[in-house]
Amino acid sequence: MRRLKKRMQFLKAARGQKAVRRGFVLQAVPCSQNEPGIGFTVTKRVGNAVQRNRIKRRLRALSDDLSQNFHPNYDYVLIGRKEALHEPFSQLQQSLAKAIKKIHTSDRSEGRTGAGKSK
RNA sequence: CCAGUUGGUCGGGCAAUCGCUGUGACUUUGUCAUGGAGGAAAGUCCGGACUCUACGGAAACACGGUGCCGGGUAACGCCCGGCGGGGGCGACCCCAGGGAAAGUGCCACAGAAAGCAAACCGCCGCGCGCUAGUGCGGUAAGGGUGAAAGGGUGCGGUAAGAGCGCACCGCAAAAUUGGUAACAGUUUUGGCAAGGUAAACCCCACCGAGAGCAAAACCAAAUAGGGUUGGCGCGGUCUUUGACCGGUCUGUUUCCAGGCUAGCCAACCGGGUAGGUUGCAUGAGACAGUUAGCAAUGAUUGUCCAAGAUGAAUGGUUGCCACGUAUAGCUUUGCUAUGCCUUACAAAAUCCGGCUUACAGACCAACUGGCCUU
Repeated sequence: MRRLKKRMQFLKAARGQKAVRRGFVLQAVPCSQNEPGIGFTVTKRVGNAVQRNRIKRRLRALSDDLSQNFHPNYDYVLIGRKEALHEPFSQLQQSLAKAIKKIHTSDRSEGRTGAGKSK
């Protein structure tokens, strides 16, 4: 797994597909690199430094566990929400797997309809 | 036993499994070993170390800061010990605590008056008047206003009063005693003058360059631009080397001297961006002892090396125990079961010394007051 570090990469991902869940928001955008990339964002609105760090760690552990589910040639960004602090870990795992699935199914269908619309 | 004061310590533990990161080793790209948040890491409010910039020295002025005395310290606006004032029965706590007789300003509302005093109601005397009262003068005891009204209490004194006089208290000055000093005590004298405000200007004493690790140093792509050298070429005239005449630069003018005088190509050089390395973890260091000191702290001996990330590591998940809490049940000093944001406040970012603020709860020591027993 590649880590996203540049501001540009995050801005690009924000314009891509989006899936909102209770504990987090998942964004995804195609990229040229074969290895999937992942970045984390936890804003100051969520809490103080201790809570933000904890959310980031849980999300990182989450993405490490489910690294097989991420598609190659894609960049992902996980935005932490307050509920990620206390939601059970197994539940977070399920919702992340579902969120990835949803993004890629809707992406394919939208690709087809989008192509049709452009014509 | 209850209530309290001060100082200090800790602020979950163990295990399994999957990871992150620093260091070391090696059969060198993976394995092993080992280290990995706090008392406030926080706020960024003071003081330093360190780095760069500026700077000949010194003084003055301006600006900012500090402000009882002595000590500690690398330094401080910090700490310790005293002094003075205030609070508490007490242990103890609190104080932005220099100067208001150098000057200027301000003192809302109320009140007659807010400051080299003045006089609203009063009180007293004299004149006028039958009385009610009124004119002039004296006075500041009483009333009323206010945060504050030109010492306080008592006696004398007086027309009424007043430091007008006296006693005590307060205040000031001088002498003297104790103390390093702040200051305290005593005596004498003075005569009641000197309201508050300096987190108003100000005066006095002392201190003070600026910016900060995104400091700074080094290595160093691509692109653009710069310099040096060489080649071709190079304002005008002469047949080339070159010479002369021009132009321009060396601050200006004259003289002398020297350099450069379109452009293109190649090689080399240095600055510098992305990026990387250092800075950067051995330090005003930690722990234990001895010793000087009332203490802060100093001296000294021994042992030890204890986080170093950079979209930012130090964790995710699970089990057991301890603690706390809520609910329910019971053979109600208590026990059992179940649940919990399984803990409070909060996470290093160059490093130290402080201050301030936040903090569920647990524990230790010394001391104070009260009750009971002996």
